[in-house]
Amino acid sequence: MSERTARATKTRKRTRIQAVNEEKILEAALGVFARFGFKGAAVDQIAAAAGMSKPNLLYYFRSKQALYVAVLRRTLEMWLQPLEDISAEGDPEAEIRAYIERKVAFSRSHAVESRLFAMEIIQGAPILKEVLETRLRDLVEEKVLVIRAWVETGKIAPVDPHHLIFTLWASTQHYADFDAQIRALLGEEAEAFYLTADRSLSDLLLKGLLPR
Amino acid sequence: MSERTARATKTRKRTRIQAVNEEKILEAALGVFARFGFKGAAVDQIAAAAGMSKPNLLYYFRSKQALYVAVLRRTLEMWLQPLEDISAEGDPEAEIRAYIERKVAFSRSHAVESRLFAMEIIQGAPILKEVLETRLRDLVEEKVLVIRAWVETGKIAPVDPHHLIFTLWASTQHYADFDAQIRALLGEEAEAFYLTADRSLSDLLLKGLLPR
DNA sequence: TGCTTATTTTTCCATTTGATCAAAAATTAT
DNA sequence: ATAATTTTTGATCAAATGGAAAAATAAGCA
Repeated sequence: MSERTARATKTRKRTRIQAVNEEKILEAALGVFARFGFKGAAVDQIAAAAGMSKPNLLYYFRSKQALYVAVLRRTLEMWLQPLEDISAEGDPEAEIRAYIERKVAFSRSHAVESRLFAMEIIQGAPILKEVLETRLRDLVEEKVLVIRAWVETGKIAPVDPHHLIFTLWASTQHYADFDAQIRALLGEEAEAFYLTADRSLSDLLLKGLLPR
Repeated sequence: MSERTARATKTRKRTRIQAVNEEKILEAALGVFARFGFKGAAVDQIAAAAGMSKPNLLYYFRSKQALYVAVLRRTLEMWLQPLEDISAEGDPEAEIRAYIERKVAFSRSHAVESRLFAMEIIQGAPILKEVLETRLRDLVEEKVLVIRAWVETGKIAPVDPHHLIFTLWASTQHYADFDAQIRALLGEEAEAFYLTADRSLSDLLLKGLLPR
């Protein structure tokens, strides 16, 4: 986050133009990488989407890979946020409902980021692997303890915490990653459908399918 | 499925060599497309993985796109199977447990196919869109009716059928698509974890998180 | 066996790709 | 305004890419 990505490494201050252009590039790169993956994305294409020439883009980011890493790093931060916000103190039902709401909202407002993240993982997480094994791992272990405590105090049914976390990730993320499929199936109704997603999902996961 | 993909379109019989080579190519292409997406995959790379030269591969499949379509078509068939097998007559709990079991098993035994499918959808389903809008749509509507009937007869809790189907897809598919993430988090324990996945997931979705 | 068809390899080509560089243009500082 | 610096561009390159043509080889069958 701190090291200069542009060639202007030696100089101290970040120009306003730098900030604006880097932002435009990152935004454009996000879309292109999410749609075509790392190998499939062309620097030229990203530059065009950012409204500048290819050499100019490479003036701000040394290489295609450097750009990809920068985009991913940002995305990961956003992706982690909802999980970090789960609190051990709160009421389990409320915490889980709130988590699902945050995650579904994220899938809607940052669908492209979500898809980029998914794409990176599907490809074997070549870049993110290290962060997943350290930072995410620690975070998950922390929340596993929270869930385990909920189980042991009888506040929620006896579930494997890892399975629960993965199911939460999967079901919320799905709305972003498989958007094309959902739209193909629902057509016009897709929008209305999304509005009820978090509520439906919360109810399903909390109350289960079997009648009570 | 019926039209010859190789140049030998006019002739009738399929040579033994043809069958063997097409199979090798499709298998190799599956892996490469799943890892790099359509644009990111190189024909040369696929040919090498299939143990033959690029021109020879292009002798069997006219173009990169024709190959991609052939691989996807196959994959879709496999992907659809578990859903087709859901029966309206059976006991809902048993049907859903069986479905989850089939889908998780598929995610394990055909993880690469699952990832290819996910990759295609994330990219906006350029090739599959049409099939999704027709064949898959019909199939889903059919199963929606089944689920709705279960709800109306009080056999399962009142859930939105579409949400249920998507949640089932998401949570089962996750084990294939996000395998890299699961392994990064669980390390050695991943294998053991997978063995309990279908059971854990079934219990969670059927019984819910709240204690009964 | 010879003849036909199927398969494979060699060679080639036009584009596209990621990347570099010097010079020009624009901006900022003095 | 002038000088220093930052930003942008146009030209260019080597490598990789999808694909075509042609030539050589191997099967299959009468």
